[in-house]
Amino acid sequence: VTVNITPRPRARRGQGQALRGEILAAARDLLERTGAEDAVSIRAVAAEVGVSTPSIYLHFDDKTALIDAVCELVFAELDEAMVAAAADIVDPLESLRQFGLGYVRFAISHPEQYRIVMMSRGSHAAPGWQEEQGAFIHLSDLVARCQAEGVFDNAMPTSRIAVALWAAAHGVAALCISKPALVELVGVELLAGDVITAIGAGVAGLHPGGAPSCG
Amino acid sequence: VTVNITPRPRARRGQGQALRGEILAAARDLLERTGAEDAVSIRAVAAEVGVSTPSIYLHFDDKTALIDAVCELVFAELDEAMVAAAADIVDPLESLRQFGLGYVRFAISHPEQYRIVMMSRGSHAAPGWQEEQGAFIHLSDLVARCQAEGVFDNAMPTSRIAVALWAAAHGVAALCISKPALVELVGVELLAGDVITAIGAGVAGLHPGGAPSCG
DNA sequence: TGTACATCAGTGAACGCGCGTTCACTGATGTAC
DNA sequence: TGTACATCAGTGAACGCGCGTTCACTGATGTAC
Repeated sequence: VTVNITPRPRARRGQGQALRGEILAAARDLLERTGAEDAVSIRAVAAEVGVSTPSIYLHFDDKTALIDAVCELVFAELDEAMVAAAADIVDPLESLRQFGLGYVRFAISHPEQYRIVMMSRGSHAAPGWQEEQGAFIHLSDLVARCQAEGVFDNAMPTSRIAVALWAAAHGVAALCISKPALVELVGVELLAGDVITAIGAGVAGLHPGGAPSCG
Repeated sequence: VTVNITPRPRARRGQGQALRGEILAAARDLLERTGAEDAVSIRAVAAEVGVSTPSIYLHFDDKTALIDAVCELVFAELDEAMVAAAADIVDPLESLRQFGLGYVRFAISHPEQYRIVMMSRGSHAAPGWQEEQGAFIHLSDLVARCQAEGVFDNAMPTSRIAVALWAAAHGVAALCISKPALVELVGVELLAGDVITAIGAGVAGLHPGGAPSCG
């Protein structure tokens, strides 16, 4: 528990937004530092920022709104990490592989953030998977490239392949977080590599022209 | 809230175990009926059974012990469902497929049970994946059969393949539970079929003798 | 067969806790004149 | 330039709630004699 000797200066007239950003970042950091979703209470976040509890309500309607906003933030960071991992790779299947590995890596290094965004019960961070810009669009683009170059079946809906790939990557990420003992029978890197490679090869093999198949 | 007119009869001398079983089943049912892990509180379980709150402590040390026991129960039920789904199928790869589909089906029809066993933070239901009899052993046996018949690479450790398959199935199950909107872009059955088929084919394709590869 | 007593499954009331949220307020910031 | 006043970001204290857990107890069940 930190005691603030000098009270935090009050924001200028139109500057309420600044505190909003601080609250969001504090919630995300609290999540990371304590490693527990339950630790993100209105009170804890307020204490983290160094502000009184009711102040939070000046910037968020209620707790749900705060958590939703945190999820949006984290989801954007996840997307960013994946896009960076896949950037500048010419081979489309390899690019997809790196995208997936970036996904798993983000999840493992931010387990509680990943948990709240992808594994929690709430309707939090239920982005419009189709319309909105973001992780799913970026994944779909990579899949479409694979289709265009004949690695994946062109006749299959892009979204169908994208969701399958997402599910596989999510399986690795979620298992690493929830059941580390099971994953440690094999090792994280090996497992991630196996699953991502196999699902890519398997999807490619689902049609005659696919890379590792007989066609 | 149910009001019991006739109080529940007290157990005979050595029969304390009976209530223990009732408590466990009540906790599992509460999980299923309310569809929320938080609803499983000591108080709620006691009310469900029709017994006073402190009675729970006669049968379980504390809340953690109760939840652990529920997980053990659910995990056994999951195993049972999978084994039943894969029984009496001669083709080993098809047997594995049905095992995986049974897994996903159980998860989807008991989402909160699955959540608490496979997706919650606690060290709950951290079975000895190797030693203990149970789901992982059964999966490993099927994988070993595939290896013996040349469908999967014999040189690969069985557990390595088994964990990869588990991760893929878990990905489908967990995504269906946490992100139904994403899954509904494709449909549950289609997704489950895609991922399980692709991961099987992909793993088989990882070595020259595998089924759908060029061998 | 009858009675005194030990056992122990189950209870009622209470504890302290942290939570989300509300409310009347304070006091610096900016504006009108 | 000086003063009265409106605005509004942030506060301190309190609310009611359900939680896990503890404690001294009750009273039917079974046993010893």
